[in-house]
Amino acid sequence: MDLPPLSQAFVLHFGEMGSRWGINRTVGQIYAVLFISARPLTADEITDRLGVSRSNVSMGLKELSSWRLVRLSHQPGDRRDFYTAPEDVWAIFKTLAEERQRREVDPTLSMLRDALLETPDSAEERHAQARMREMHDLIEQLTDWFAEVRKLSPATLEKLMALGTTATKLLDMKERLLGGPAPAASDAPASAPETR
Amino acid sequence: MDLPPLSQAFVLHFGEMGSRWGINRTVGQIYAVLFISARPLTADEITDRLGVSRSNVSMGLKELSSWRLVRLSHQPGDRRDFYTAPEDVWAIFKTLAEERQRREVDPTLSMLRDALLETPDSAEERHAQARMREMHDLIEQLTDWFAEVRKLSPATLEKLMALGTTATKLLDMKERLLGGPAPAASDAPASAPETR
DNA sequence: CTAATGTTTCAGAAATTTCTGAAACCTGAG
DNA sequence: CTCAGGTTTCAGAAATTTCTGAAACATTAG
Repeated sequence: MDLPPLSQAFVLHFGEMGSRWGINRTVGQIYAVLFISARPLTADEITDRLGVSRSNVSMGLKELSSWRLVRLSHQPGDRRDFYTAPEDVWAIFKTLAEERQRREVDPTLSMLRDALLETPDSAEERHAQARMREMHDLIEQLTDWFAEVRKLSPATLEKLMALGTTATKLLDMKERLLGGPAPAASDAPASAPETR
Repeated sequence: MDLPPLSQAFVLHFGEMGSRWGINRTVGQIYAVLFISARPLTADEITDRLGVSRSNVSMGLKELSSWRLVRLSHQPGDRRDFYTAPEDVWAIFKTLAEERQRREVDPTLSMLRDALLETPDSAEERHAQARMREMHDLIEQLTDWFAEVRKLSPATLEKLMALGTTATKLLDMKERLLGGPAPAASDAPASAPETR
């Protein structure tokens, strides 16, 4: 691996993390190299920096493209492909979440729905089905919520998150304003609100 | 594998998903079996249902314990250990997120902080460091936010999520009420969504 | 203490995943 | 058409991860 020390630590860590999240080490490293690079890189440059085989890099880039995590660009008078990681870290995070949703969460929801349509043929199976329903409902709720959140701009999102626990206060506020039911039992640590 | 069809589909799917998220297949399956079981199970019962070796189950249960995803219980006059998956799916989700935070996110943050303390010795390295700062800040923000959210009860959480995009409206409301700056550029749907 | 019952550990076997080099493939310039 | 420069594919090698059976290790009832 041929990288300055600071970068090297980052790249190695990322490879490690990747493999813990079901992404292969090299793919993680390729992404890390692109992420910290000041300019688009060719596959060969990545190969040199990481010290792995050219074909491995080619596969990795293909994988990353399928995740929409790298962009392809060209330079005038150069036939080679140049790769970049998107600038905006929020966008990267969102893309990742979207792809995982599509590839893993959606199929899971679909499997659960199928299971819920079956008629259980024993007490055991009936209970199993009830549990699956709980899981289905939770996942669906998270999914819907996340779909909403995705529509917000990074800026708005940051503000919302900055609200932190204040959110609970807003919830109360809304309920009062809209004449909803009595405020829920407070479970945010009773403390000063707007200090942030 | 010796399971009724409905359960079997669930268990297999879970094993599969587990392996995509860096959790080994058997561990995923063990968890699935416990999750849908109507009562606590012994390691031997799990072994029978999954048709894997006893020692494999033992390892898997140990792994799950270290993730705080299973509870141990006993029955009067029985020396064997009985295992259960917690009831509350929200609690399960939270535990999972907490453990992943502790095992993967915290170390990443720490690595990034270290890198940010170094003095870059080239333009390249300086840029790399700037990118690392961006990533650090995003992760930290998400982390803080999540820490806040964790403090809320499932009930409150559900209400908050149910608000969905309404949250943006609340944000505007808050800004008006507190005399904050002019509302941010609206990015809630109604108009052109994402570039896809 | 000993036997009975149960759990954990661990070294090697088996399976899976990742990586490589060589060959096939593509594309545009001459 | 042919060549140069580049990319992708793929079968097998290498590495890693998972799984197993046997042995070691607990714990407690008698």
